[in-house]
Amino acid sequence: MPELSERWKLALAMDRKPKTPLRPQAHRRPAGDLPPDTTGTRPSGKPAVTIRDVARHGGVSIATVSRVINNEAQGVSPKTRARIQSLVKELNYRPSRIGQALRGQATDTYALVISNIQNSLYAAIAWELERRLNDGGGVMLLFNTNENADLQDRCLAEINARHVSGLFILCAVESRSLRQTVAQYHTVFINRRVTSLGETSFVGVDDYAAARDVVSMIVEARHLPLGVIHGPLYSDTSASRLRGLRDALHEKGIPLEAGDIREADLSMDGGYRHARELLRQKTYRALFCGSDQIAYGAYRACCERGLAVPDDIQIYGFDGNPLNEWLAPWLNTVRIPHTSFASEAIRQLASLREGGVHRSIILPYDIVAGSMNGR
Amino acid sequence: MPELSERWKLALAMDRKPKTPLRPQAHRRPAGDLPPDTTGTRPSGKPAVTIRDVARHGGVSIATVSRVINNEAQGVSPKTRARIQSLVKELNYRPSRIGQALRGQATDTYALVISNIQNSLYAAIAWELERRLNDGGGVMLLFNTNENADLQDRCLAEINARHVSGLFILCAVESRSLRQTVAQYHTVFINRRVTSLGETSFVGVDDYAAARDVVSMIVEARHLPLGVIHGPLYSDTSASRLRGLRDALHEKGIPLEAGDIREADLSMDGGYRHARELLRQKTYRALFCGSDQIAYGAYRACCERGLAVPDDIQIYGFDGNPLNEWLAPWLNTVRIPHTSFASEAIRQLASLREGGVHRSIILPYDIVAGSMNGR
DNA sequence: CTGAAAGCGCTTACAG
DNA sequence: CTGAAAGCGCTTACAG
Repeated sequence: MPELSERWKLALAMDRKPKTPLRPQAHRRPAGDLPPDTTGTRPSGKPAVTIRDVARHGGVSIATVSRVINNEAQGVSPKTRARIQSLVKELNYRPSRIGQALRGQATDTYALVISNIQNSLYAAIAWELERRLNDGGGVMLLFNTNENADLQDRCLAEINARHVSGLFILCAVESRSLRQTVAQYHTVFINRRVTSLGETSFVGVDDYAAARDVVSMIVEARHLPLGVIHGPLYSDTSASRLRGLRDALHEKGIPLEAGDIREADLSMDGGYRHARELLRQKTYRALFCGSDQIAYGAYRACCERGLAVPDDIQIYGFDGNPLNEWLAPWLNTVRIPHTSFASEAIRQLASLREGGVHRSIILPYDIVAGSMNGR
Repeated sequence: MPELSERWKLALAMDRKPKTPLRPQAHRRPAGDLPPDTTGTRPSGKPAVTIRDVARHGGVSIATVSRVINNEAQGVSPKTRARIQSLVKELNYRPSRIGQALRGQATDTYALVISNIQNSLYAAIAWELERRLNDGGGVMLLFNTNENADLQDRCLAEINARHVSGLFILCAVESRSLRQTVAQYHTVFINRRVTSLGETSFVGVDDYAAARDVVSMIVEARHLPLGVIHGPLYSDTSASRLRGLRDALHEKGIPLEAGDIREADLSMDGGYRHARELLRQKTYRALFCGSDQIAYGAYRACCERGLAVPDDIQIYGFDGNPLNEWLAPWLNTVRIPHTSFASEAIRQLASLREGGVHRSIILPYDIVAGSMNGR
């Protein structure tokens, strides 16, 4: 033990840290090869300057440096504080999040698990979340499940191995380790709830009511007969939209045959294939699609069949994809407030971190009627 | 010192870790309030089970557990190994990346800095990167710069505070701390190089040649006169595309007046506004756009003016956005191989980590002619 | 084959 | 106001 102290003193005198005898990954490098940092600028992935460096240059203890960088109100004289602060700037010191995390602090690292980043609506929500987290000094880990339970479990496992400060799941699927992860991390579900989980934090719209509104719109405009391509029923969101549609049609006495309804996955290709089938069997005046992505696929099927949208056939989507006004002005849709989704999700996560309770935050939606392409 | 040992022995005997006397964040919780983990399942953000728990239950040292989970070939008897392995499964133990990172190991955490996630081409590349990194057991931190140097610096600062194993920058801008970050972390630039940085790793296409090919296509089809809306010239990619265009037109003796050229930012709105201006002043037969996003905006401007695309006016884009075949079949574009972008970028990063040298990887592109919307 | 120990970069209760 | 020390979860050279 005294020997160590000696080494330390010596090291400090030399203004050098004593090198730990460990040489990580040394086995990967054949003996005789160049040592790892011969160039002096070899990318190391490690912070160049540590709290110890700042302390040494400032002639104070690391405790004092820590107090300064954490802006502790007390415990540091104004003079010392100012000196260390300028030293931090000068040395370009940034405290390692890794060290902080291990010490038990918040990492300000958040995870976003997203079912499909190719959906520009989801990308827009991801972007909003990322921007707002950055504004608050946080960062975002992005995971993509592709609507697959095994992939989602793998994402959750990776999240479990890091200390994240919170978790957003944009369109979760049921998966083995979902329950445990949700119990371990503050979690906010976005746009899709997992009902089997019981009480959770959720941000979304009233999909059931929105679907009913769409039906009213369709019926008033007499866009019948109607074909339906809904999303997968494992998604509570898709299921609610379908229920709203069915109930509203039923109440209005409008029949819907089994052949008029098809279930597609949440993709353009899914919408395309099922629309093609539908259009083959009957002349529809409108297609109700469970999402805008599905609607895009349906659009292509209509075009290929020589049907003009919206003159020959109307397409109804769901989501209010930000792309619509540019590339799909013909689309009727339900605009969900994706910007508010992000801000409310972050607000709810902050509330959870402060001990708040789970809440369902149901935001208002808009019905958007498609235009004739601006002409 | 001996006192500590006593505490440890006692603790081990009780099968409990001795609690550190530190109570992080205790000051945030008013005295008399409930203690943090009264519920027993309060989200903690910390791994539930640590290497120490496994060691204790297995009756071995943490060193042995470490050897097992890292699959060290030697140093553990097969019997012990098997026992610990099943214990790891049983306890659902996952080594903390934080602990590993601090110890100097690779984190398998990669950062992707992206200039605009709303661009579906970039989203597609992000998705490919994420998927491939996940396949290799890695995770991806996502950052969005919005083409802004200050925001990019903030992203780089956050990256600096974590030990990332590598960095991808999809469309970098020049910024103060870029050079230092690139020196510190293995970095691969994608789709846009920063020439001032000297030799770097890069994955992209030959934008100059591609632009020349587009000009040939335009001239052969006699889609003239031509209006040009190029991307911002701080982007080397945009600048190369413009140079290719200018040179090719010049060689073919086709004049291009200053009024026919406009610089837009890389957004649909930018394309829209500039196309509107162009269309006001002359009757163009074609618009050359520096990116597909710009082209989408131009499309809207054409529609609003009552011009049919592609019958009245042709639109030429650049990127091969995956959305095109669904929503913009009228678009002529240069398809960059975004899937290969991801795989080559990862391959190059792996090469750098193994001591490889910087390389420019120039991939082939396709010229895609727009269709008449499938009709 | 196995374990004790050092140390990665931090924060904070405790003692001066 | 300030510092020494403990410890977060790991890995590995070293010693047995």
